[in-house]
Amino acid sequence: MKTHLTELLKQAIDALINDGTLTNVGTVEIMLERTKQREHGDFACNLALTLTKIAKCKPRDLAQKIVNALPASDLVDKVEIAGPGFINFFMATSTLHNTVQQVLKLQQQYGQGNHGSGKTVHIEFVSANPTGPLHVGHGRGAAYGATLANLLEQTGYKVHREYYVNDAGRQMDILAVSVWLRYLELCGEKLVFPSNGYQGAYVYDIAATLHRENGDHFRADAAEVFLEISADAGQENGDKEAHIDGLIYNAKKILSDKDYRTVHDAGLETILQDINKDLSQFGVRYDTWFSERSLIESDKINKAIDQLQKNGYLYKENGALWFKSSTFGDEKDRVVIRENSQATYFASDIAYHLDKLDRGYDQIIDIWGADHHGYVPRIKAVIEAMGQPSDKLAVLLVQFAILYRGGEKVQMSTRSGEFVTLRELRQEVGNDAARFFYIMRKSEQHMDFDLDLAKSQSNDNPVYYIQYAHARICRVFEQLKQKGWSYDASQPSIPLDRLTNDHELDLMNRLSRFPEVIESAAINFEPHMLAQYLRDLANDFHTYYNAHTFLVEDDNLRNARLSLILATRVVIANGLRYLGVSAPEEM
RNA sequence: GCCCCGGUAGCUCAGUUGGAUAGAGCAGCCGCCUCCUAAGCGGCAGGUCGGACGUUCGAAUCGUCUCCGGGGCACCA
Repeated sequence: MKTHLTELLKQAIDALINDGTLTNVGTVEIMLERTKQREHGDFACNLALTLTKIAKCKPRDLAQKIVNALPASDLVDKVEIAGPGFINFFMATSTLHNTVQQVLKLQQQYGQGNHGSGKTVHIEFVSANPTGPLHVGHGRGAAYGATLANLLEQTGYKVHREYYVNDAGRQMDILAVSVWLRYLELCGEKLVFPSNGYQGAYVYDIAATLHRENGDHFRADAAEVFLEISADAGQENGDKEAHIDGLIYNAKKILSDKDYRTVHDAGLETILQDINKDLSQFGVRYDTWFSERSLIESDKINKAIDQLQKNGYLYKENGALWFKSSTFGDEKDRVVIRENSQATYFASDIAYHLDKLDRGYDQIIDIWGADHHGYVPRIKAVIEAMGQPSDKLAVLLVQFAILYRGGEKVQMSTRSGEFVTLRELRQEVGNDAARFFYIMRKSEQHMDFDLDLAKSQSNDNPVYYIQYAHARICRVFEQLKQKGWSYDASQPSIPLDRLTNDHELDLMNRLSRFPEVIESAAINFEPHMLAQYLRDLANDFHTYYNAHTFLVEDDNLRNARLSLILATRVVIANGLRYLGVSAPEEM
């Protein structure tokens, strides 16, 4: 529809250029927008206003000239000039009937577009360290990433969903030691658990499994484990970081490489499986789980560093190897290899992003928590240093969600292990409400997550409001059967021109916007627009439902109305599916 | 100190990338079930778009300054 009008306008402009009315206009970008008010028609164009300077002509006069040059079209009912010089298009009602037919014909495919034209997108999201269960902060990134991926797919992109697993590095070592120490306790060793270890109950479970399957095989003397280790926090001259590092060092010394790896991987694999299960129950699935350790084992970190070296962006200083990220706008250069010859976490990220580039995607999307925003310039710098345009990578930041229960903020702190897990949230409010609430707000917006509202089965709750519209439509078709009538959507003889009242026009109009909303939400990375749209659509439907009876005696009118609400049902179901929310047939 | 995000109705938030009279939902007030689910619908009221200046036909939207809230500024991960 939009493209059709754009084409008409383009022809009109060309005609005006040819007859000399317009000169020196260069390339004209035609912008069309949906109107807010019915008196302004369906689409409005501000072309005459933007061209007024170049044309040296009053906007309204110019608008008139454009309108005069406009080719005729069956789809356009009338064109008006309004306000300062807007050109308003009133579409023929037949275009709305067309929409209903399109929806019923395309079904699940209605809403799909081809903006992406097969371009490939890599989208990485959540990627939480596998050191414990996901918490509610990860949930927002999960819902956002999964929904965005769905939307991009509908818009014609080939999407690859990936979880980056930080299965190497110090945090994992801390987990391994935590598991081992709990295991030693089970063997009967007496020890004081380090304050910086992972305190959560899940660590006991992993240790217990390890003990059940291996007996005392990994047992060591507690005194030996804590030999020559600096004091923990809380003690005199205590330092929790040095304390835990000493424990890691001793663990690696006491256990063979193979045994250490077994303990390490017991923790890793158990938690990763748990995360995987949690996410998949949340309706979030991945194409690949990319291991950081695989980067090390395949020597890709060194290769990536060599690449930067070759491109001339590395230098040595104070014994460390630095990346010149400041030449690409970062506020300072960053260390890649530390003085102690260990690679930094950043080195892994360089290798990981080079790997993404090498895999040849047209677009790379990283979704991070907003607390990592300071990290963006250096990763963008990596992309540029590898010779690619920095906008090939889009880093999308998701702000935290603050939970409220009974009007009170729910306090959380990671340190004490007192955080609400995603699983607990899902159990409390349900998957549907959780998915919807997470993406209801713009992702960069700080969000208040009202647990009581998400749980409430009332008209206050937007999820139920939308689902209820879907269920109501399903019930109408049940009623239809009970009344002994039937309806066949494939009947070509259904006279949609019987749909004439304002509620019907509004609803059809709303349905016709769906593909635009999907595309816009996808390419702007703003899935909340879809949530907003579905609420509006549900509202249009509920209003219609209250104002008119669908199951009327008049066969033609009844069938026309049933076609319309069936189309509405399809669109609601499609929208909810992209959001990962179910569309119940009854409630 | 520097950087990022936000500030819109009492509350939670939209605002189609600079357009026409700034919109929803809650909360408040008034109405609507003999009728396809009232988990619904209609109406009323509610605003100095944090503030100031600027850019132009036109600003909640863009720029500069400023105030308030949140976050970030490692040879940590």
